[in-house]
Amino acid sequence: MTRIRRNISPPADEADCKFCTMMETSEFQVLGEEDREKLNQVKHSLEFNKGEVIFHQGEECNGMYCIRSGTVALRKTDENGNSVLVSLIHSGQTLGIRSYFAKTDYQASAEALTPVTVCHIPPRLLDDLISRNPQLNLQFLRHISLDLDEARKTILTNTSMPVRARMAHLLISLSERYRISDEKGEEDGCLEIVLELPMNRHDMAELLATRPETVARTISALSRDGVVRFSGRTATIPDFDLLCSEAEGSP
Amino acid sequence: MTRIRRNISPPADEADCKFCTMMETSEFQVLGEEDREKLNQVKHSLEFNKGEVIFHQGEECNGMYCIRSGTVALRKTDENGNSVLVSLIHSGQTLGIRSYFAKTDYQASAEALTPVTVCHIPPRLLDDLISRNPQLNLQFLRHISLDLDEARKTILTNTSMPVRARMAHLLISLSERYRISDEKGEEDGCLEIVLELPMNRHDMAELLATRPETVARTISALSRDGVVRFSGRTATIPDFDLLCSEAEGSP
DNA sequence: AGTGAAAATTGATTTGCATCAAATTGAGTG
DNA sequence: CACTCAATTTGATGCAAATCAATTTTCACT
Repeated sequence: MTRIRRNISPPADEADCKFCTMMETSEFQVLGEEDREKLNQVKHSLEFNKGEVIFHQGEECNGMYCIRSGTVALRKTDENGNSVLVSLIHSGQTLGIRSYFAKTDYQASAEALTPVTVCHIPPRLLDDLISRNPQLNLQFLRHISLDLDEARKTILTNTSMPVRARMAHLLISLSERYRISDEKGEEDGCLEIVLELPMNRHDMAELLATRPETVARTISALSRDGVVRFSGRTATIPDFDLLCSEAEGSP
Repeated sequence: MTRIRRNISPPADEADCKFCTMMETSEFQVLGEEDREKLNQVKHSLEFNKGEVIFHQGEECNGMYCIRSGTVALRKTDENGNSVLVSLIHSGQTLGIRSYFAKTDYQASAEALTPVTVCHIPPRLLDDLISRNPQLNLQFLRHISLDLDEARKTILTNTSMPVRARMAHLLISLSERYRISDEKGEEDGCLEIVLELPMNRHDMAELLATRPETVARTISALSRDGVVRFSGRTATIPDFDLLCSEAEGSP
């Protein structure tokens, strides 16, 4: 195991790629025995507390990060200080791909929304792995292509749907991953879904391309209409179909 | 030469990759002699009139298109009929990359804004070229990464800058490629720049994520303030620096 | 040149959201 | 437990842009 740059390293066996469940979901699933071992040797394991920044917009790209656990927000800021959350990135996903392949500085900051464990993969190692595994490139191409589609969808929905519908859309997209209610009873479609949102109102605003006040008002309106009940970061969806109909926008 | 699917094929030598200037600017610049010849054999050359659609959103991806001449708009539409222009694509650039690598249907329509000549490259050939040229993948990765960055920039500017600043930004970005005034006299910074815009007001609205009426009003305002004079699709920029300061948004 | 239809502009009005400001809740700390 | 500061909510108001509506301009085609 290499030395870590900051914070506490997890126990050696947890940081071993051989036992890492992410190895089967990330782009690196296509690597063979030998390259997995190489990855395991060279990578660094890092931990970040909630609110800490994994990399800053404007910094030179220094490789990729594979998220072992936690949720990361990609935040893009302009010269005037305006910012938006362009993407949420979850465990098993990879961070910093775009900058690595575009050969540009990071064009957004990556901030831990929850405690996060990542493996850092330096550019030299990536060059090496890629040169020997054409499959790996196809994985990355697919990943970035899907990201691009998501970004373009966001452009469209931000301009064509009101905040309320975008909020509904967001809740739907978070509903599997951040669900805290048990899943049994789902089949009868009646049990309410309870979510623990991974972010505060300010970040929700940046994700919906609006302001915290508008987020609060939208939450009030959805509560009043019985679509979603909020209590802090806990959201309760009594009728998922109703929420889905909200996401359609104006009929 | 293979048979074309529609419209008139250009003379054989124009459609020959050996004489195609795009061969040096597109992703395919990394191909060797042999693969260039293969590309030349298999590709189809197609022409489209202004307004014709090269591929439709929702159709199955059938390869890529390399634009030999003309300008193409990528238009994304939702279920309610709202649409935005997510990107302009110019000669020498490639179209349909995202869908090919994501292995999804086209998520936007490609429409010729001007008369367009493209070469169609079927998926089978791409698979083949890619498998033999790892360099090609890196080219595509770079291209998509830059597209992704552009899309995310658009998300930010659409929400943080007013229409007037976004319009200024658009004019700046079109100012080299669609300039019709001669370039001499540029060094003294005084000669006015004249552009021939490649689209109508409706498409400008879709590109700026606003409405045609707002585009017209913004144009009036910019004319009134002496920043840009418009006459149909011809835009005259008397002071480029002034236009740039408009693109900053609110001081 | 004349005609009709589409595109562009202008005007009047509405509205969703931002902004500014104040009150309330909530979480962390001595 | 009270205290403090930040996060959230609520309230009041303003504004940029959407919408609805009416001309005017442009341009394709006889």
